[in-house]
Amino acid sequence: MAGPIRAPIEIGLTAAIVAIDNDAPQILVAGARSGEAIGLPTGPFDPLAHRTFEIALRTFVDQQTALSVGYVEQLYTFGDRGRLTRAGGADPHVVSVGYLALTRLPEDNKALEAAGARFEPWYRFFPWEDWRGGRPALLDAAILPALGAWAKTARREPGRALPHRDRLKLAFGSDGLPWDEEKVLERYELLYEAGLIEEALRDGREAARAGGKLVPLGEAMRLDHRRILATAIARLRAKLKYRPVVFELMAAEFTLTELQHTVEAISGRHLHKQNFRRLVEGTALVEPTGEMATATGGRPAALYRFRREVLAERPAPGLRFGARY
Amino acid sequence: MAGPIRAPIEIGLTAAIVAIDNDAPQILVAGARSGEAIGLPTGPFDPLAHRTFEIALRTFVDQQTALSVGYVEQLYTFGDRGRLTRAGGADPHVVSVGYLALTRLPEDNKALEAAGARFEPWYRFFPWEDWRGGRPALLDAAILPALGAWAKTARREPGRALPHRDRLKLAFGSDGLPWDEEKVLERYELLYEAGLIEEALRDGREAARAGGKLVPLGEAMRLDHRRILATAIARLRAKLKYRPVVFELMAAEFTLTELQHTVEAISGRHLHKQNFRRLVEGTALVEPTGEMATATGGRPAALYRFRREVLAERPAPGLRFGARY
DNA sequence: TCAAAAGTGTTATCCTTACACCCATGT
DNA sequence: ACATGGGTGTAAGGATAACACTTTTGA
Repeated sequence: MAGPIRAPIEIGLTAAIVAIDNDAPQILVAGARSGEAIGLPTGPFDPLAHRTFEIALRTFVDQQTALSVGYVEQLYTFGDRGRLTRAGGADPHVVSVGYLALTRLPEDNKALEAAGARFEPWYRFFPWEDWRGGRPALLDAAILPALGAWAKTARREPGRALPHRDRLKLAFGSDGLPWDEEKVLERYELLYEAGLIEEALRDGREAARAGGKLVPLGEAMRLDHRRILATAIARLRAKLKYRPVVFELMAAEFTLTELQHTVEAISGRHLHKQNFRRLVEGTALVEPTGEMATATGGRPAALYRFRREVLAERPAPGLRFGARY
Repeated sequence: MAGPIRAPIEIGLTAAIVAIDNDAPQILVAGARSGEAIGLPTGPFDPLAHRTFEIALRTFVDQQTALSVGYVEQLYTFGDRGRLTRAGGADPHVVSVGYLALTRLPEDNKALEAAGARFEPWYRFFPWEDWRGGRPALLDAAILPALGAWAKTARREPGRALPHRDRLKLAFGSDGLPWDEEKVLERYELLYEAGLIEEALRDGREAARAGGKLVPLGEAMRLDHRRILATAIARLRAKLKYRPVVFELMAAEFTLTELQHTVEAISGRHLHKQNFRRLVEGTALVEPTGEMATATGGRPAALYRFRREVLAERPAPGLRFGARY
């Protein structure tokens, strides 16, 4: 059973901890003290100290950030060599298990700051994912031309079902295909493979310099943390539609417009007001508290609260907002 | 960066390799030479030998079974202590990364047998998941009474959103709720927690002996392999509906009835013939070859092939068969 | 009185579900 | 001829997408 000698392995638990600040989805970043790149909070997994991954994760997040996360979900386990270890490094191989966690912004940031952590708007890392103000200019100005040029020149990888050109079409919705806000990871991976983002160059890929200077595409992160964040955003955007996870991000009482803005912030899309209201009320996910919100520049809005009971009543209670609106 | 001494960790890649034999979904099992329990094929991950998990997985599957798997997808990473190591064992802690792989049955089984592996119908391990012949009698005869008794007596676990009673209702569809064929893992976990299956007793849980003798509920597997298989079935059942993965299990040419039987075998449900045909043709997933199948006891059926092009044409081409039919 | 946001009502369209029926082959 | 499975048409109901309009506040 002993087998040959293998490289030592460490398991790192990496958390994408999400909160909402009005209209901006926020992600907790850590270790940005000196000039080094920003990263997600990470902790090692020690099987002797913790019975399960999730317990270990909750413990180290609590210790490092004094945040209490509610919803926690495993995303994916990343083991690629080259994306984690620096080139030539002979350190123990680190496998990172990515997690998505949802929480609310803390009252004050002292505990966070003491731990060297803070919340950052997630669209700083993915500016092309925010379509609330219309189609991001960055797409046509920089991303699509560069990716298009790469798709023409780069040779097709073996084992891939589709050629670059088609993957691009599906992920970014050109040629009449719709933009699918859930394909966050596919888009990031294409940009990585094309050598258009900092992480790819750092990992030793060739810089793509097709037709002009290299525009930085979003802020980079340490190791493969931006990939984990992309996975987290994609999963959260998908999950919204079939599980009532938004409410983990909301205050106990909220207006329907606040709820809509939160959903829009996460999905990066504009939603149709009237239909959204009908949708929410139709699912029986919320109930009015009877109170009114002191208006923020208009007619006062009715306050609602999440009906926890639906969890036991309905099989799949999400906000199934559709493709168009 | 050195930190305290931690227990050594090994990463095991565990594969749920699925194929279809007429109407029976089959799972590849290994290591059933002596009288010991059946298990899924597993290989250790050595970061020095393989660049990614998936490459490592394909390599060891190829070596151990001489099977070429097509579609491969990571499922989940299981790290629970107690489900993997034998009680009191001080061996290196094993974390298992579960994978789902799809393939076709090999022409002859010599290579498989030489490796001590073979295909087994997966409903031997989950008899309550096959509803094609109507509601399985096992549910009302053994499972639901025992689970109901457990839900009454067992104390609620902290950190759980729902009490046992409601989890049971949702997972098994009592009280007018529909049976959801995708909740395979939830059902397995409830049976495990209730101490109704062999694995739970082996891990040191108390046997539940409410109201009669303990009926064995499906065949047990080594370690936590039945949990990984439950995850694989659940994922495959869900994925059928939004990705064209069935075709990885089909021959190059097939009749629509064969396709329907395959979908039914996986989902464990009976589907409505006419609507299924319309559904399939509507998605443009298949095209007629022009050939006819030599009839198997009735009118000859038209043969179809999978249109690979749809992958590049449509965003989400699955077989979205609905809730009822 | 006007801007801004909350909230209501109604219609056209498409997809899902369900049912009824006809067709081609082997025995 | 009849049993068996293959294959087609079409109507009812519900969900979605889109439209236009009224109400209540603060400045």
